[in-house]
Amino acid sequence: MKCWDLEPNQIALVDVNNFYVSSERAFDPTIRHKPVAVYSNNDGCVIARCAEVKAMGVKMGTPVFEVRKFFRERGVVPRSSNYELYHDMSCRFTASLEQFCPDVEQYSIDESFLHFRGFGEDLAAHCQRAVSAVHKWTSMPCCAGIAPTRTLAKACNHFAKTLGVSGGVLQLNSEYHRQQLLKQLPVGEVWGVGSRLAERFEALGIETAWDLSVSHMPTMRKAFGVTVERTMRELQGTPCIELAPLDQAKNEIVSGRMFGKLLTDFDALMASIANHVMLACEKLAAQKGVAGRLVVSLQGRVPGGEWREQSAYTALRPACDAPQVLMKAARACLREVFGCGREYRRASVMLTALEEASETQSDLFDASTGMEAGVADCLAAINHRFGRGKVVLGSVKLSDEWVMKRDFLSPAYTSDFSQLPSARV
DNA sequence: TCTGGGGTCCTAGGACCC
DNA sequence: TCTGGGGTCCTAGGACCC
Repeated sequence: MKCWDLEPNQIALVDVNNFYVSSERAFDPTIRHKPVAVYSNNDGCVIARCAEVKAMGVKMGTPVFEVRKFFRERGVVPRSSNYELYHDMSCRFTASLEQFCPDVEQYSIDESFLHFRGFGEDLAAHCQRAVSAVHKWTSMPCCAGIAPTRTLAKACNHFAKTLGVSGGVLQLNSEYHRQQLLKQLPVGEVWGVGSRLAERFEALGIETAWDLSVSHMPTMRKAFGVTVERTMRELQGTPCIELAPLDQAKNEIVSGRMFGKLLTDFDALMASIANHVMLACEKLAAQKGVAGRLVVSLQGRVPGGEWREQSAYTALRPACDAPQVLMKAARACLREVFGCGREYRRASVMLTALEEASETQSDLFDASTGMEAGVADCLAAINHRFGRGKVVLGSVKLSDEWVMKRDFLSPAYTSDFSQLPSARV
């Protein structure tokens, strides 16, 4: 039997409660005691809810049109996603945690794993101090779960939140405790088990995390693959899931979005795609990479009325990062998939076959002069300073028809001087 | 006319996460 | 009528090689 509090390596998962809602409330005291829901891009569906709205039974991903009237009646305050604000709040959150642990592994915009090796004192008390510091410094409430594996830490965090544990911290402290927790955790709540797997598990009589952890490993491995085996081992207390560092170069870069309204015009589609090419180029430049392939996808309505995605790609030889070249490739792809008179609702640009710029083989017959090199940096710098889309390549017609709908957007409190919150005494 | 087996690489698709 | 976006990992299957 393991004695959990003597485990030399402990992992704490700290995450912000209802992160998007908490970010919105941080700078707007008028909604601090009101029910709040945050919408996805284009105000399409509900992606974040405060506790009150959750209690009303509104599920994650509910289409906005289904709840609009209900929200009005119940006084729920809607907000469009404000990613500039959330990104900034996320940085503040992580910076706060770094005051309490030298090894913070950011996992998503609102959660981080904190690694403690051979921590001598009372770790739960230490994490409670971190939780209250985050609240004090960012005004956002958060919770922590502590255990020897990431999956168990996630489970503890779940209970810290749902049981309203005092101090917001729950540490796994004995084998008996592990069993009790896992028996109360529905299998679908386990980190790594989504709705599909949960359904298949339940058909086999596996209903709780405990059931999963004591299932026959070789059988499960054969039926569900190595990912499920890892999850099982983690539930049993053996760490075996590693995360790729956040700053590691990506294997693929995607920029895509639904339009604010349906588009049928080639130039309007190209304007949206040009925007995605520029965003993708910025990400590519940030990791000093070059792309070997560019894929353009359009989601359009087919005669039956259904939405279907069509893609075309261009191979880039040699692999490159020049916006002009990528833009030309994207235009060629768009010509290939574009159908006259068809309605489109979404476009995306994907860069794949990425390589490090410094390791790229150059083309013996490459006639380029090296002039492209500076263009990407220059465009990125101008757009960074004056706002997205202020400068585009000459071949693209300006159009903002594709711009997304954000009817309930809060101000850029933290990233634009003209929108700083004001206070009267 | 008969025609193996193992390895690698690539791609598409599925499932998951937030 | 109206349902997000960006990423990861794994697997299966096909093409190709010797």
